[in-house]
Amino acid sequence: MGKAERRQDLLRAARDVFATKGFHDAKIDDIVAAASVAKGTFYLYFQDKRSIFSELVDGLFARIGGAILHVDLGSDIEAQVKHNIRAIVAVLLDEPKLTRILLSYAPGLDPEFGAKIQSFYAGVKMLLKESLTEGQELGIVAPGDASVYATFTLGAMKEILFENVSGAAARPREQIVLELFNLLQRGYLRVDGERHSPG
Amino acid sequence: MGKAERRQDLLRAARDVFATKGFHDAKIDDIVAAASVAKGTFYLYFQDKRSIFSELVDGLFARIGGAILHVDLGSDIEAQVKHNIRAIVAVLLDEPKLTRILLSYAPGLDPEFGAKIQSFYAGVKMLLKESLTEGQELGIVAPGDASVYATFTLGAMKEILFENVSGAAARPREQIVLELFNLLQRGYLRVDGERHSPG
Amino acid sequence: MGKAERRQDLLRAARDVFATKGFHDAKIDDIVAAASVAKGTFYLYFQDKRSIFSELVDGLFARIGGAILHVDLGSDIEAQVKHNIRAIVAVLLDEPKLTRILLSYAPGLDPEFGAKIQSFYAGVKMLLKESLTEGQELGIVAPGDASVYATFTLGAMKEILFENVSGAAARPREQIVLELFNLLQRGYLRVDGERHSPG
Amino acid sequence: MGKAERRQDLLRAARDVFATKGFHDAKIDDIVAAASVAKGTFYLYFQDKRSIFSELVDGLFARIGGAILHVDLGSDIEAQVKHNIRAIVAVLLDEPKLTRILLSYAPGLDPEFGAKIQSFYAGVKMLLKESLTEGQELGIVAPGDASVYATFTLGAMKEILFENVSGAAARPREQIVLELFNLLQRGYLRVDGERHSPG
DNA sequence: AATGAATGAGAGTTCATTCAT
DNA sequence: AATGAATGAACTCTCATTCAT
Repeated sequence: MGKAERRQDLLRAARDVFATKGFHDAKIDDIVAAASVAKGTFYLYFQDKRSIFSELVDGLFARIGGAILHVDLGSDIEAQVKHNIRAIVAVLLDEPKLTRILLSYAPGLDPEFGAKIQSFYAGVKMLLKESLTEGQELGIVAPGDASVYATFTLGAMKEILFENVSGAAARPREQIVLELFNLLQRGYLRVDGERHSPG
Repeated sequence: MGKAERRQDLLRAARDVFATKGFHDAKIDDIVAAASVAKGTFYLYFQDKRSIFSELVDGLFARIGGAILHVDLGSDIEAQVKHNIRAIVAVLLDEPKLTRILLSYAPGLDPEFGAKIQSFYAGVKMLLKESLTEGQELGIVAPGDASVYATFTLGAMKEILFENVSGAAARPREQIVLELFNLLQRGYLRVDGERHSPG
Repeated sequence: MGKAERRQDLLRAARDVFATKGFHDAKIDDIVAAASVAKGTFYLYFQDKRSIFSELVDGLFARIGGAILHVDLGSDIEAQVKHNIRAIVAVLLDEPKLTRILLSYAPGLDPEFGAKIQSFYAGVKMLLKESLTEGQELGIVAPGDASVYATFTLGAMKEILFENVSGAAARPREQIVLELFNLLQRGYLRVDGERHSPG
Repeated sequence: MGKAERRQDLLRAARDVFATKGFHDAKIDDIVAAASVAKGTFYLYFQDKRSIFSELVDGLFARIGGAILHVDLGSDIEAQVKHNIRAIVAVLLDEPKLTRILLSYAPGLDPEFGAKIQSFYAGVKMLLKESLTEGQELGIVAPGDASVYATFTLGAMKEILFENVSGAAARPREQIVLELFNLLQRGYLRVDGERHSPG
């Protein structure tokens, strides 16, 4: 058995156990049992419980980062925005268990880990905010507080994806992409179009 | 010292400790120290660590439920929607520590708790969804999947409120209310160049 | 059961177990079993295994330090030197188990602990050396390297005391005192008195 | 690579590691790393960790035993005694690391090992005692308890040699030899003011 | 003969919970 | 009602030793 496969076995096992039980309730015993190795073997491949968890989260972070393309303003913007949404949705829904961990590991619950994940989301928001500010200059994003827009977008996306990976709902990916795009573009409330026209 | 006050002391202490350290890192020792009682006293008022945590979360749930008013279609809808948003925001930001706990305790982390919180959010979504479906019939909500709208709304609200209670941002309540209303009503993307040209 | 007694029970138990098994082979389980308490109780009284060991050694150090009197040169020096030897011997043989630990815990075996004990012996040697240097000025100690004399004295005393506490020999205390005094004063080799007269 | 050399490599490596870290803190990993062999190889040459340690100690024992010459009473006794002291000092200081291990491994620390080392020292003392008893009959050793003299001699020698191998002091070998001889012959205390007045 | 991945018993330590006072 | 000392199950991590290759 190659070292790399063993490592993968353990990562897979840890992913499943973390997704099911959460970090604290996942015991090393659970992970090694799921990987069918002895306890000591775990420590040949990972320094400790925290480090295997970090590695899982980092892996997902990296894939998300790789999936996002910079928007080229010369081409069809709607298509590109949808592409980015679609790419992120694809990465996350291809790894539902990891995603579940990521979305579950809310900052604040456990300061130790929270810091790491919080910084990830902060990074995502920063990226979003910069894109949105740029979009405002080009007239494709409404004037207003870009950081608020970023926050809303992230929250909406997290919530709908969590429903998919948690089993609460199983929406087609394309529906998620389109609905999210529509929210960003048009909202859904249609109250009193006459008195409160935009502009 | 009345029993009720002791209980309140403990709840307050637990709230502070949980908000600061998270559930797992909060020790009974921390809570009783914060409440200035002996360790054994804790168990006179609460069955165990989990139950005091539950009680804190339940209390906040109840307050949120009480804050939401049913929308009366005969009156100014925009005002009523804003009122409801404002009420929820007020309840949560008046109890930032509890809110932090609530928003941090993501479902999925700990299956047992997760179920409880997930059911709460499911309840909120259901309420929202029913309102939105009703709104669709009356033309004040765009056609489409009302449960998706509910999910987005909840996610966006959770995210922006978490920023406030976690210290990441300290936005005025009214800004939060208005921005959220605007998102729901108009979104922010303006990729359809004809209707919303810049300038 | 008073806290102080519990603490004493544990110290006594640890002393016995350390004396019998040595530091590494002494398990917390052994100590708590000897003290008839639960494992967790140990940690109510001592931070960890190392700290109870340190406390035992420190206690003995303190008693030895308290037993030594400064030599008054105006009075009978021989009596005073014997008194000091007698005092040290008494302290150590009154606590044979602790003494065994102290004498067994040779520096170098375990760098972590060795440092502490080594520094103790260094302190003792320094004290001895200073006394000896003073004695040289007053003509009651032969000229020569006082630090070597200090080393010899310490080594001889450690060795003979170790025999007593380890059960290898059970000499009367007063014999130990007198023999040691004689060694320091006259040695025991009587080779060729004519060619190598002192002075 | 011959078997014998491999064995030597491992012994040398173990000697260095034990001397630096002590028995308990020396890991098999440290030893095989120092010997540049794989972990499994260790067990082809030695049964276990304890046995390589024993072998090191035994080797030193043997060399010391070989260095001591029986005193011939017809020749210059002082020279022969000095020769024996010198021989032992030479053996030990030629192998400072092994000596450090030997002197560090105080009996009593680990009952199993303790017995072995204690029996070695007992053997040395017995030898010394016999020589001293013989010396008493010939008038070259003062009357008194020969076993006490043996103990003192061993203790003084161990202590001064330990200072050399532990780095606490680095005295010339000949000084050690002479000082030790002087201690045995004359002691250093001069409390009997008449015969040895200063100046 | 050599390797080094795998093993698993075992250790110290933590902490929610109990209960005699 | 209040206390806080005592409990002991449970957990993470270590490392000497084994054994298939």
